[in-house]
Amino acid sequence: MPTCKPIQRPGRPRSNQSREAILNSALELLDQEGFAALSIEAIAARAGVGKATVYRWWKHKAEIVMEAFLAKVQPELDFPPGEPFEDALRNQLLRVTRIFSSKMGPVIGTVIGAGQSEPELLRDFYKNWIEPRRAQARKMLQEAVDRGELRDDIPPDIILDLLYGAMYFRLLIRKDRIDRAFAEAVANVVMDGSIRNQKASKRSKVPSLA
Amino acid sequence: MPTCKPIQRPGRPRSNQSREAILNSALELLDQEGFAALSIEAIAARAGVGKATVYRWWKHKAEIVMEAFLAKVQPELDFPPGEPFEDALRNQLLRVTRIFSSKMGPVIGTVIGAGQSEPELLRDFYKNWIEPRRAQARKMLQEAVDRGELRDDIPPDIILDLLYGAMYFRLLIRKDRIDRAFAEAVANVVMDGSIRNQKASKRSKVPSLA
Amino acid sequence: MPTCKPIQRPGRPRSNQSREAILNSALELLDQEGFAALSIEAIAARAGVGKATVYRWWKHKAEIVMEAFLAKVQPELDFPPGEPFEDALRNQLLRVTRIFSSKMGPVIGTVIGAGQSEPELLRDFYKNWIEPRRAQARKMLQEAVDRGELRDDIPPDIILDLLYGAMYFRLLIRKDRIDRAFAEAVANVVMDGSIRNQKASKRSKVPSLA
Amino acid sequence: MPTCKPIQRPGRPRSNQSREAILNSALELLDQEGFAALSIEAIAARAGVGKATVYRWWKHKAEIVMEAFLAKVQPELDFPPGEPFEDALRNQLLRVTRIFSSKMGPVIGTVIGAGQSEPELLRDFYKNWIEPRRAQARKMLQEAVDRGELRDDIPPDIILDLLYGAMYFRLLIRKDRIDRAFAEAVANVVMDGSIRNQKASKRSKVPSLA
DNA sequence: ACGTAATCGAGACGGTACGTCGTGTCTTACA
DNA sequence: TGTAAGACACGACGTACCGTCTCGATTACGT
Repeated sequence: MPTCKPIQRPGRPRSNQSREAILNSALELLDQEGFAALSIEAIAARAGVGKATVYRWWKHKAEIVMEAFLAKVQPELDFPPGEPFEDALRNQLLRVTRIFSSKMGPVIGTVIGAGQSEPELLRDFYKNWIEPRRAQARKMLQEAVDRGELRDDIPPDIILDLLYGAMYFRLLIRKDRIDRAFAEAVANVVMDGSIRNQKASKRSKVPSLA
Repeated sequence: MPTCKPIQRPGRPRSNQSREAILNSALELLDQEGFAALSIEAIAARAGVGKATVYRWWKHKAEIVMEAFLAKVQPELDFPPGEPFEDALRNQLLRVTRIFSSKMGPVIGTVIGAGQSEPELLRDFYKNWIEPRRAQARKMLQEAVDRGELRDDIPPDIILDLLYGAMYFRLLIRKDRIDRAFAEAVANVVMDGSIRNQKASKRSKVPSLA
Repeated sequence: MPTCKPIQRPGRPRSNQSREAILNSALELLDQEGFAALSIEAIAARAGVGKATVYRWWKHKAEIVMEAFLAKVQPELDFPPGEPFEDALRNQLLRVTRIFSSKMGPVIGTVIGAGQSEPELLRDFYKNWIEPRRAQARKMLQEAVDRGELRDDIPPDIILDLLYGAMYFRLLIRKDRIDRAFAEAVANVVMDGSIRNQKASKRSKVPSLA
Repeated sequence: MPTCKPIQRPGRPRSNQSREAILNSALELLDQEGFAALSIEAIAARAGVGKATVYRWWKHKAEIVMEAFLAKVQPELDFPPGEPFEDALRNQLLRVTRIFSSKMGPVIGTVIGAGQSEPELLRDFYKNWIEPRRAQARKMLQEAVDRGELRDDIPPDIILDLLYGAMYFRLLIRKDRIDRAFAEAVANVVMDGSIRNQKASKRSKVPSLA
């Protein structure tokens, strides 16, 4: 019978209150000042915590931001099971639309922006935020190809790059509206370009765009 | 009849030699050390220039990088005239492919990344780098719609968001290969999803993808 | 018959208007900001003059200040002739009292203060401001010694160091009131300590001090 | 019963080693280069210390110089007790003579010079360096007045302004020798001008001056 | 009247030091 | 042992002046 997980090591245990204070002040400072003006000094001060405590548990400020960000958005992550793949993708795109146009949108921009000069941050972001759902979607698309519903000369990854690429392009570069109409138009074009039997496309459902 | 633009303002004129030295050292340091480790102090030192000279003409290090970048790639900017729109877009996509996979790729990432916390910079980047060609492409697409060659329920801007979005998604977020095969697959899906008479698509030209 | 002094050299002659503008702005900035915050840049700007014009005619900012200061106070310089030496000294001391307690007092402090780290400035100040009257006073004292009115074991310079030293001590270090009462008390002590026949002292004229 | 002064404040205590290194390099650079060419940057570099550490504890370079100066000369500060007031003053004047003509003389000039544009610095200098001994001397003089040994129409402060004024005048303005002969001549004149019964003066002890 | 020549304003230039801020490390006392 | 406080060496920041330089414009003089 093994001793249970939290083996009490000698000395004072880690203060969970400090951990949460740090994550919260990181997020607050992030959307108040942006990533550039985000300093470990300021995080520690606002959290009422010694700098050493921050450095003991996180290597970079990017790690803190990542942990804080994921704690906020993790719940909405998964595809609900059982939908036909096209509906699943369209619905997922709409969920992303909602997040991008919420106040988390700029935070995502900030993190990706910072990630351009800190590879480790970007990798973490990709691994923890993008890849999990992408893996599910990739699997669904592959199954559709296998069932003969999708063209077999287009790798699923390219479909996904198109769908999400358009969204991120608007979020990061064009800084333009990301709404239901946009998501549906994107889905229409990609689906029509990908589906084997073009008549199967649900394009007709969205007759007009604003 | 002399052009009157270069009306000589009073005082010593700007040294073009310094300007070029600064842009060059910025680019050199950028791909040696990365954007994070790029300091204005170092740029000035390497260029053999006073810091004040840098600050006199540029607000941020990102502005320097952008100007250096544009000076390098500006020439390849335009669509050659006279091609059918589909060829023109495909070729343009290939030209972008070449730039993104060159050592200018990370530079673009850097500028967009910095632009996430400096709206003015991003706006300049968009205006000077993206919009000019996008305007040409938009016009071509609109003409194709008018001629009845493209679906009229998809605004040209969405086509372009799809095409370029996929490219930038790979450049900025997935950090994945951006090559001819990728560009062609992207073009195939989008064209097939956009062209009115599907038989017109040139998809058959690229029968297989790695 | 020699050509007179201002041999007109070829080229544009020096602008006297600029010269005066520079001296004036130097003095103004001096008592507004003090010597430390006095920059050639600011002098030139306030005078509406190019920096090069300043550098062409003066080596240091101290030179400018000196020229400007002397132009202001030069007139009050001399001992009036014909007074008995004791009256002459006492009156001169009162004249200095008046200058020290005017708004020129702090300017003098400023110049001497700056002179502590710029020997050339102090030397100019001494030569142009202090020494001329001191020479007259020294001569008067020596004549009094020769006439047997003053002790012959005290060099005149020491008398003068005592008289003026006390004044400058208050001006520079104690920052205390410098008024008629102070000047007279100083004169009394020094005269009584210096005069051969002590009964000759005019001490009794000033029976009480505030 | 422990003294309670050094109540240990939280955080790392101030490094006395850094403090001393800074004071030493300040003094060294001061007499190598002079006050004008003395930069905080250089002090920090020579002391092997971060600039921030200097700025944390001192406002101006003059403050550093003053603290260094006081640390050097503090020990010689006090009047030895039990001497007759005239001897005490004469001996004290000789001690000052020695300091003024040492390499500390210019340092004093430096601090007073800087103090002309920074009142706070001058006040500190006065309070810490001049006033303590002056208070002792003032008391002695007042007692001599009360005993009827000194004239009662001359406030002690004026005696002291004369004695020290002459010394500082030579130090700051005339930049002339400050030696035993000068000090004794000064003392003679002032004593003879101040003592009630003139025969009590020790003037005769110094019959001739160079 | 017309070149020659020095001075003028303006202001950019390569530099140096400024005083501030944030980094990541350290040294305390306390919990 | 973990924590808050905070001092430390370091290095870049962005600013202010330094003294020098190049401009075009101005103003005299000697042709």
